[in-house]
Amino acid sequence: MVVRQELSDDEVNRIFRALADATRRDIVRRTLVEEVSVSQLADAYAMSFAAVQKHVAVLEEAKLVTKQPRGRERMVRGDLARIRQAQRLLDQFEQLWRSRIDRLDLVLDDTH
Amino acid sequence: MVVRQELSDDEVNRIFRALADATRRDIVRRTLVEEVSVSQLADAYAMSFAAVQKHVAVLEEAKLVTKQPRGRERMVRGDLARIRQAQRLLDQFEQLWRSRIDRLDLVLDDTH
DNA sequence: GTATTTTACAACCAAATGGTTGTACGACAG
DNA sequence: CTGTCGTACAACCATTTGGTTGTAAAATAC
Repeated sequence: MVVRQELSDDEVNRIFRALADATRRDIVRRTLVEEVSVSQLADAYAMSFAAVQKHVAVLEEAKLVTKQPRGRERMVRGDLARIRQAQRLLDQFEQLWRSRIDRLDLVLDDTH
Repeated sequence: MVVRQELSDDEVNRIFRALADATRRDIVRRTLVEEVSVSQLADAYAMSFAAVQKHVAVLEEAKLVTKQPRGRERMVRGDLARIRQAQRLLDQFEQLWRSRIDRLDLVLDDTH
């Protein structure tokens, strides 16, 4: 079961947008280590419960975390697969850069 | 000359924020391959010159591109080092996740 | 010289973002 | 049954974002 790559621009936007906030990055870190409820997360930050709830929602829309009910709580879990997809996106930039070097080498080394 | 890691939250915010826009990602791709002037970039997109200029400014503040004058033009060049720093940030998430697994293994394998 | 290109930057605008408070409701405890 | 806990969601607000147009100035072209 291979994970389908091919993210839309909009999905990629959401992923990086979600990562562009220190609180949200911290939530990802915590939830990658262990499942945490939204209220547990809320206790960790100097902002309202609703604010934390919104951050979790942004991460959920980016699919960087998933939420599953446990009793009255919602357990949040970080999704490593999505992080890896983001890494692959950055790899593509690197590959592109490498291709430039290859082309330069081609011109310089060419013995026509 | 080692590149100093240790990015502030604000710097990291800027990097991911800058990458959270399809036009800006495209600018990074183009300028990683070759130096491109701001006006050349502007020709590539269905938006005003000023809008493209702003996108370049966002990328520049994130240090994902650098600009250097050449005559009346400003040549934009993608900075691969910054991309790699972003990759390292994502790696840290992965390491964190891995540490969880290690701890789980520790508990399970423990022969006390 | 004058005209054109390329950039810089200000002012403006609508929409999105990141926060707040308040209300409501299901799940659990006493 | 009643009260508390955890969540959902709406309404509101200030700031940021992503776009626009307009004006000005420096570098090049004619």
